[in-house]
Amino acid sequence: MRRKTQPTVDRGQASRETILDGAFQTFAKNGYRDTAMDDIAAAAEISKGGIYFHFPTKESIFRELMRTTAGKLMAKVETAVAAEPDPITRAEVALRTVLEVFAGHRTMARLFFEAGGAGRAFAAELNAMHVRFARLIQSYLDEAVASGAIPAIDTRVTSVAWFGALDEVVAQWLLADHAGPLEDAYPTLRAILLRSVGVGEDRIAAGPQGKPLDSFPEMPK
Amino acid sequence: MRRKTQPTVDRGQASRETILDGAFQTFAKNGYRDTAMDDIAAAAEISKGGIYFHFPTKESIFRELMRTTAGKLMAKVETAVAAEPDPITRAEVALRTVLEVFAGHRTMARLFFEAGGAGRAFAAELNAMHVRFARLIQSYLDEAVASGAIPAIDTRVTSVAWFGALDEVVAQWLLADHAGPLEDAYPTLRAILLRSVGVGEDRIAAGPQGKPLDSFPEMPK
DNA sequence: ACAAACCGACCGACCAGTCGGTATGTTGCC
DNA sequence: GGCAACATACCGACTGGTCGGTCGGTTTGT
Repeated sequence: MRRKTQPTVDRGQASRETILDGAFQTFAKNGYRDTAMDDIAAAAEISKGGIYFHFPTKESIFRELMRTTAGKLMAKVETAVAAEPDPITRAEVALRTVLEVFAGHRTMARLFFEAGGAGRAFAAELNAMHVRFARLIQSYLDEAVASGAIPAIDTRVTSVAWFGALDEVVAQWLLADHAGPLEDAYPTLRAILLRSVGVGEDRIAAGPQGKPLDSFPEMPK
Repeated sequence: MRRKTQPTVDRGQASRETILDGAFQTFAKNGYRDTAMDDIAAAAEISKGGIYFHFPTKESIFRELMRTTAGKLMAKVETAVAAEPDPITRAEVALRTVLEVFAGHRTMARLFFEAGGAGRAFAAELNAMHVRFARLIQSYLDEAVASGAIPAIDTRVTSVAWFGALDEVVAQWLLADHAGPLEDAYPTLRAILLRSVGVGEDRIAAGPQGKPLDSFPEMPK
């Protein structure tokens, strides 16, 4: 019977999340530097002091946001990919998943791209995320090479280039307000990326593999 | 005999350039937000007031720097490319030129990549540069398609992807301090980019075309 | 004498983070 | 049940520092 902790079932934890939510919105909308703690406080409907009860610094909030958000995305990709045995299909699915998640969550995409505006300290942080994704891509490419599905290439540089291509396409889409659906870019992007690693034209012409992918679910909890 | 202007042969113009130089160094080293006007003043060995005699705002300095620097780069690329008749070779040369210029001018590269850290107002500016380069690439691709050298593809998306790939490779190189020469990435990058638009394996295996390119000249005046 | 160029102390806005406080539980004890 | 004692959660005025930009002035060149 003696439960010392968890009195009101984490009232604190709840508002911690509220703060994170507010910060997410505000950072995504205005970028790191142009977001004042007071803005976050307003968005989260709490006082500045309240925020500092839960987080030591502005930076810590941002970092946590980046970390968890990137984690969710990676998890989503890995889940989607897990079902596919064929390495090339895996790469395709990974690509499409990222595209779709960004397309459905402009806000999230913005958070990642505004992150550059966070100054010196975050360049490394942001970069770490890029590297993380690039490595994920690299792992699929390495599999493909190992299985003989594609010829041996420098997967290190190639994965970086793939990521860059994807990243830039998303960035352009974000900046363009007219903006048709991001998915429109998928067929082209898929084709050139696959071609770039030596996948045969017949396979490319066959169209995307993998199950049709639920058209647009929320982010996983 | 009557020369009204140019008394001391543009003393003003000279220090204007000195300021630009100092600003360039400082911005490149610390990014926009982390550069104070006093820093620029110190770097240019002039007073803050002196700067404000030549420029209305901090932003204006940065903008001018971006514009002229991008212009120089573009000009360099176009010069290098002008001599080549074959559209694919042109694309190759353009790619190599950019890589080489960045490799030889880390500072300049930093300026472009730190630009993101300049906040909302510059996102558009920076993006405009990206678009400018992407269009340059697109023009080469369009030529190649028109000449039948490569199959018809969506050159819009492709050029964006190419630029993104290039951009990311440079960015990774910038962030990595170990850093072997950037040019090491060229063969791989060249191969995957050419492959991505359907250039034949034989042509790719034949190695880079175009004259050997002066190994490393200064930026044009 | 006049203007262009330059100086640097100063102003005002902004903002991350602090701190003394209040309110709302929660627990142990009679 | 009631009541001190303590902890958690939250508040918002305030501080300390930074930094873009200003302004009254001095120097330099013609």
